[in-house]
Amino acid sequence: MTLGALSDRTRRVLACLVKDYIDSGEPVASATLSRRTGLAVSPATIRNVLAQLEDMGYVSQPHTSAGRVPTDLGYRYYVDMLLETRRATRDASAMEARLRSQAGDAPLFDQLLSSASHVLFEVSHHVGFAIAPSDMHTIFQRIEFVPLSSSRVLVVMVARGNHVTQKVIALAEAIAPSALTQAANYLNAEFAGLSLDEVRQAVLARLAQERTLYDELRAVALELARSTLEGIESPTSVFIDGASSLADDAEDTNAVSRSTLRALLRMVEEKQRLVRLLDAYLDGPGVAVVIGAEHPDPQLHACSVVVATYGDGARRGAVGVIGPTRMHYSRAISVVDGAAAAVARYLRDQN
Amino acid sequence: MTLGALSDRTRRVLACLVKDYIDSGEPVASATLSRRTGLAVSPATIRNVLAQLEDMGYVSQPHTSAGRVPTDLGYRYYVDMLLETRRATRDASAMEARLRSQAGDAPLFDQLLSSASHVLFEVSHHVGFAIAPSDMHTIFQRIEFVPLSSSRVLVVMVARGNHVTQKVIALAEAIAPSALTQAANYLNAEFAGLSLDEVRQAVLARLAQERTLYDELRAVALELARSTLEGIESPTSVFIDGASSLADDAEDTNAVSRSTLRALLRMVEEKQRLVRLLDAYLDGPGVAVVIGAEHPDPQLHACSVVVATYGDGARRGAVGVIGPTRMHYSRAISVVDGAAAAVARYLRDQN
DNA sequence: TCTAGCAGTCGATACGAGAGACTGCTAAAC
DNA sequence: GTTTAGCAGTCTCTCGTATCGACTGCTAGA
Repeated sequence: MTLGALSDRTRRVLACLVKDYIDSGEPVASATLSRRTGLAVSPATIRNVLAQLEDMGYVSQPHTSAGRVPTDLGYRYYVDMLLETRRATRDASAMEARLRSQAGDAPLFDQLLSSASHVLFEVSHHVGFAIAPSDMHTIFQRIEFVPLSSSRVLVVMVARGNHVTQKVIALAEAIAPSALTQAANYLNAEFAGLSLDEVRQAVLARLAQERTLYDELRAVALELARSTLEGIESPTSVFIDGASSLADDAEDTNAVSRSTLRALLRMVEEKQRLVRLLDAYLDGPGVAVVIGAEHPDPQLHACSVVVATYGDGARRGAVGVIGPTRMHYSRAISVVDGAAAAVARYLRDQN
Repeated sequence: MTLGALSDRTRRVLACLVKDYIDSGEPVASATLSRRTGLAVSPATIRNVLAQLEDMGYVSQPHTSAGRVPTDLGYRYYVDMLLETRRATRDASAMEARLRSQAGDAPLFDQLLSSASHVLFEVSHHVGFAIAPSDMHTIFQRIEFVPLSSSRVLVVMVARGNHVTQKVIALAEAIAPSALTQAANYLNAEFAGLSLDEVRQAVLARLAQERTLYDELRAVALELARSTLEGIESPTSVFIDGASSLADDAEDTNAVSRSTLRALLRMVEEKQRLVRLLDAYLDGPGVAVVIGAEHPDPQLHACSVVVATYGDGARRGAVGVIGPTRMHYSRAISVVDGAAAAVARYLRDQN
C-alpha cells in the first residue's frame, strides 16, 4: 500500500481522527474534526471525507448516529505515516540515559534487559518486554564445576554477555574436586570463543573419534561437557514488566476484554510463547508494529505490538511493548526504538 | 475464639452454607440448606438458625430478599474448623510426587521453588507463590571470579541450596587471571560454611585488623570479597505463577474487583512487596490463612492468602496461594501444606 | 421447639418515552 | 465542481413504571 493513495486533506483528517480517538477513547464527530484539523472546512465537508474513508475501510461507525472510530486498517495507515516521518527524527539519547539510571553502571546483560522492560513499561504505560538473543547463538566463555556431593556437580556456564546458566548434573562415579578444576581449565582453554552449538559438536566429535581416550583428564572433561550441554533447551531469557497496566487498560471495557486480558497474562507467564509469537514478526531491522487483526492469533485481535530488534544477524534480540490497539503509537514507537538502540550500543561496547 | 461457642447444628449449617457458597457463588437460601445439610429440619428452622448466625456476624444478606453469604468472620470459623480436622489427615505424598515430576530429578533449589509455585497454581487454580529463605541467612559455599576485561570481573557466588548470585564488579587496577583463581581458592577454603553475614564481618574485620597486609594474595582476595558482598541487598528469591487466574476470578464481578486485580498484579511484579506482606503473617509453623478484611492492606480485603512455612528457625521460607475470599479453602490448605512439606524434605535431604 | 403459611421486600427484566448526539441527504451558494 | 446550511432520521442512553420471581421474617398452631 502506498501512502500517496489518499489526498493530503483526507490524510490529515484521518490522522487527526486517530489522534483524537487515541486521546479520548470516544468516537470522533465531524464537528470536532472540523474544529481541530486546522482545515477551514465545515463539518459537512468533513462528513463527505469521512464517508470516503469509511468506503475505503479506514474508519467505521459503532452505530448510525455515532462518530467515527479508526479500524485496524486506519491505525495501520496512521502508523505508516508515523514511521515515515520518524526516520529523520530518531533520538535515542533520552531513553539511553533513563536506562542507564535504572540499570546502574556495570549491569549484566540480563540486568540490562530487565531494566529495559521496566523502563518501557514506565514510559509507555503498557506491558514492556525484552528478549535476549537465543542462547544457542551466544558464545561459550567459561565453565565452572562446583562439587555438591560425591555424585552431583553444579555446573555454572558463562556465555558472552555474561549470561550465566546453571545446572546440576549427576555423576556415574565420584570425581575428585581437583579433577573437576582441571577439567574446567581444559574446557575453558579449548572451547572459549566458540558458539554453544560448535562446542556441542566439537565435544561429540572428539568423544566419538577417540573411542578409547588415553588421557583420563580429557575423557572426564569431555563427558562432563556432554552432560552439561545435553539437557540445555535454549531457555531464551525473556523479561516482561507492567502486566498490571493491563488492568488499567481493561478499566475501559472497550479497550481490552476479559478474554484478551487472560490471554495476555498467560503469555506473560509462559514467556516462551511470546518468543514464538515475535519470531513471526521479526523479519527486518527497525521498528515493526503489528496491529489488532494483523495478529495470527485471534485472541490478540484487540491489541497491538510495537517491537524493534537489536544486534546483528545471528545474535539478534528484541524489545517492545504490548498494549491495546488504541495505543499511543508515536510515543510507543519512539521509546521502543530508543531502547533497541541503547541495548545495541551496550552490545557493541562489550565487544 | 473457641470453636465450641456454636451448637453442633448451627456449625453444620454454617459449614454447609460456606461450602455451597464457595461452589456456586450465589447467596444460599434456607430451602437449599434444608435439603443439603442432612439435618431433618424445615427451611423455617434453618431460617431461625441463620438469623442467629447473622446476629453473631458469621453471615450476611446482600439484600432483604436474598439468601445468606458468609462474612469474613464466617469464613474464619469455617477455616478454623478445617484446620482442626486437618491435623490428623495430612498427606503430603501426592503433592510431593507431583512436585517431583514437575521439577525433575536433581533440581536446583530455585528450580524446586519455581516448580512449587507452578504446581500450587495448577492444583488450586489460584496464584501460587514460593519464597526462599532470605539470602543473608544462607550459607556461603563457593565463589568464582571470571575475568571480563582488564577492569571488570564477573563474580559467581554459590550458596547452600545451590543458590547462585551473579554480579559484575569493577577493579581499581588490573588483576591477572591466575591471581583471581588463587583469590577464589583462598576465599573458598577460608569461608565455606559460614553465613554470608559472618563472611562479611570476617572480611571486614581482617581488612581492618591487618592494615598493611603483607600477603598480596590475601589482600586482593579480601578486597574482592568486600566488593562482592558490599552491594548485595538480600534479593530474596520469589517465584509466582498463575497471575492469569486472577482474570478468571474477575470473570465473576463480585469475586475480584478491578482495583483488587490491579493491586495483586502490582504485587506479582514487585515481588519484594509480597515478601514484606507475608513477613507479618508468619509467626508460627503450620498453615496460616488470612482472610479478607484481616489483611492490613485495604486493597486486599477481597482476597485471602493461604501460606505455610518450611525450614527451621533462621532458614525459613514460605509457600502458598492467593485467591479471592471465596476460595476453595480445604483444597488450598491441603496443597499448600503438602508443598511446604515437600520443600522441607528437600532441604533435609540436602544436609 | 419446630413447622406451615403468608405478607412483605428487593433484585432482575422488560417496556416505553424523551433527550441528546451525529449522520446522511438535499438544495442552495461559492 | 466543490462546499455549505438546514433538516429529517437513527440510534444510544437514561429514567420511570410495571411485573415476576426468589427469599425472608413473622405469626399462629402442632
